[in-house]
Amino acid sequence: MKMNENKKGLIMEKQTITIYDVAREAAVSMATVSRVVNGNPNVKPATRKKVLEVIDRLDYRPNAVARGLASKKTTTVGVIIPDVTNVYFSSLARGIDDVATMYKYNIILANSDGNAQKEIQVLNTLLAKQVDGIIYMGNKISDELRVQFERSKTPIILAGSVDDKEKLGSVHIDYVAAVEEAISDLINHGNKKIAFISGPLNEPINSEYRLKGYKNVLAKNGIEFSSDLVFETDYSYHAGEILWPAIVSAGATAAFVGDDELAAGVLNGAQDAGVEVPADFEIVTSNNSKITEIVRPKLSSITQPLYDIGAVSMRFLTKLMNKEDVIEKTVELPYGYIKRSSTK
Amino acid sequence: MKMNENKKGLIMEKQTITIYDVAREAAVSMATVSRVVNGNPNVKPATRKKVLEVIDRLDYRPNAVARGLASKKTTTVGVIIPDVTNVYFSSLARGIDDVATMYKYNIILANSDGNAQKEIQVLNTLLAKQVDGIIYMGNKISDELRVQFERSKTPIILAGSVDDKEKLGSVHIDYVAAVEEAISDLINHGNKKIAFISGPLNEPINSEYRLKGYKNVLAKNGIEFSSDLVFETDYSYHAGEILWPAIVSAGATAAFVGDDELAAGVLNGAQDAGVEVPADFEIVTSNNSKITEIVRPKLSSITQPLYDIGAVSMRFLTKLMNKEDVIEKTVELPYGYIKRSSTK
DNA sequence: CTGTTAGCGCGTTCAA
DNA sequence: TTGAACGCGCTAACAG
Repeated sequence: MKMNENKKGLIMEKQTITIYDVAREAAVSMATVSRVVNGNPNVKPATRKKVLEVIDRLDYRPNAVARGLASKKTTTVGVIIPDVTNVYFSSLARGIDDVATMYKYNIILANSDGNAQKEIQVLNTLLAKQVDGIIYMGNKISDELRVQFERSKTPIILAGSVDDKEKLGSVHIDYVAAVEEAISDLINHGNKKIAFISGPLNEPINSEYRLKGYKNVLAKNGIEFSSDLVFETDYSYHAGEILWPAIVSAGATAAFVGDDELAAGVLNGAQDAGVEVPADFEIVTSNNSKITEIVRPKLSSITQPLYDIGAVSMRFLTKLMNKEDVIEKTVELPYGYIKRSSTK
Repeated sequence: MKMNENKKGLIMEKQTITIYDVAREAAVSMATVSRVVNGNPNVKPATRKKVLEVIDRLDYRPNAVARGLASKKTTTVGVIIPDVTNVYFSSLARGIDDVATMYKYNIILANSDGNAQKEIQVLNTLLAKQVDGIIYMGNKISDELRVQFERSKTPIILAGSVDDKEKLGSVHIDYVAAVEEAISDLINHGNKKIAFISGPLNEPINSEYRLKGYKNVLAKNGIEFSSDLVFETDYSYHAGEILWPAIVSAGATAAFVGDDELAAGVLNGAQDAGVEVPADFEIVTSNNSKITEIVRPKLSSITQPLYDIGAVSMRFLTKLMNKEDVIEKTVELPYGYIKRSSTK
């Protein structure tokens, strides 16, 4: 056997074994090799065996790039994520990757910081790389991004994110109802002045969903809405920690918080100021991440099946990539509410 | 202009614009288009301009797959990670991705759960996809994986992980010295019986590095080593939480912990048992992740530049992919120690 | 059941 | 400065 040799008979550097080498060694055509590699049943068991032996002996590994060019499918999907470092998103990502692996896909993960410009940049390189599908995570879809999404023939799913325009396929929970349930708990304990603490209100998830839920329950319970009780800040722990004085002056006796780290900040900020939680002040949060159980008292929280949202998104995407018919454009997963020690 | 039309003159579904379309529209050869796309200077400014206009008008986007096949470079690197959900690793991943983006690379992220079998599986699909390089994160390199690594012509770097065999390029801190410093603090406060709490001791980072550092300081300070004070468990919060009784019976008055979640568990477990931290018991931990500041009292910790470790790893990898000479196979980044309230 | 033949879209000589 | 032609490694008809 002499393969990949140059004129001087020396083994060359890039010793890549191709389907052609296998074909020659097994004394069949490359088409046949391709068939056994792709599990095509139209191959006589004997030849299949022979080919497999050669593949094994030569340690042949099909070149996915060539395959992608020929078949126009790369078996990789692009995942746009604001920040892997954020447990909320990484949980989704984990669900995505597991299901992707299950269906023989790989994911290209790209951080966007929720920055519109980066998102577009990333989308373009993803499309250039011919990904078979895209999963988008983020809290705000810019107009330009929306245009690109709609123009693209590549299937796209939003995971744990909402499209207020309701055009794109997405997987998430019923945020409005979830918030209503969480705040109901607070109201049932007699709280009348409940702070609404969230990230930027220009993000639909905060303004169109959570805040709406907040207003809904208040209305249902005959409590007047006051914008003084609405606190817009960023998602960090520190932002919550320094918020306490403002909460006090607003006269709130409880708070709904849209993010766990933020909630941990509020909790510790209150306690550092000598407040008893939940006796003097109650708190509910939104994502049930690990820190809800690490802080003391443990935080009552809305629960979201984050891993599942990611998993279902990816499953959804496989259907689209497979051109299967999907009935509903948006799938809503069940949420829950877990009562811990930050509420009475 | 009539491109991508079928016999009936209808625009076809897959309206992919190729370099060929651009060439025809600009009345040049595809070679020339290729040149301007790749920034080859040997193009007359006038033609370059003309081509760029057409590219813009047609919204042409070079097919990275075809490019990869022709050039044998995919500008994507594979990243093997135990679990994205773990902040320690996702911080590294973030650093990797940022630098990758900076150098026009994308990353394929694959979770391994630190499972030897999955790691090998993942490595193979990564190689099949012709990634230009690989970054490995994990606590234990199985023999088979090591063989595959060494046989592969694809550059590989370990990020935030150690290779006790010292064969592979890697980026990390001096774990031994860091542990020594952290424990010195404990010893300086008069502690004689210090618990060593870590993840699996079959992981070199725990047995070969951290435990060695532990033994070193003890020896330096004339304290006898006792295996009764060594606690091997897994990395979870819960594992730490239930460990307290065992720690008590061992008579420890302080503890070094190899993982933050684990440390948070130990901390809360102790406090739930009525112990005063740090008055009655001191704790230091290892990774300075966010939770060290969220728990009360806040945890004193070794600090590692996680983001930087990821970033430097990727930078390192770009050099290897670029076949540049690298002096040192392993780069050691500076660690630190931050004193908070879990120590006196 | 198997082989032949075209491309897939682009990079890259080699001439011109 | 430009173009023609070949090949990257593989899939997908189409024959046989």
